[in-house]
Amino acid sequence: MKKKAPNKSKEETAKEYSFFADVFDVVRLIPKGRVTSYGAIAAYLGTKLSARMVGWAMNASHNAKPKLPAQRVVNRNGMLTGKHHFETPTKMEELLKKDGVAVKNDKVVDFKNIFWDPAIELGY
DNA sequence: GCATTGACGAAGG
DNA sequence: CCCTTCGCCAATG
Repeated sequence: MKKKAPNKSKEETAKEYSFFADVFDVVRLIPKGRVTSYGAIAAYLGTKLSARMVGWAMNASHNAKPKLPAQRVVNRNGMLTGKHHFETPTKMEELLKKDGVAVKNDKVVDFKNIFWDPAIELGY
């Protein structure tokens, strides 16, 4: 595997690429009824200085199968900033409500109460 | 190869 | 207290 694998379509089956794989794994570990933030995941991965990269990774989540519960990942305000990236802008809220998470005005109700920090829950 | 953007976050005015 | 700016890192144009 150290060789250069002459793969023409490198991104065809690119399921692994450090950051994305890690982010996907953490997101999938988010318990139902809980939510986390990009910064929390970033911090857990050690890239807390770049919470944006987590968001970028989520963008690749469209290639992930099955689709990860990205609805459980919101910004540090608890706001559903990524709802516009879903199949439908309302899908995120619906999914969250199905998880038992109340959403009000595009924000997670009692966000800090149901906040799930991987660095803590997983035992940093 | 440089400039812009992006699902964030914290700090400064 | 609200809004603006900077920082971070990677991908895309």
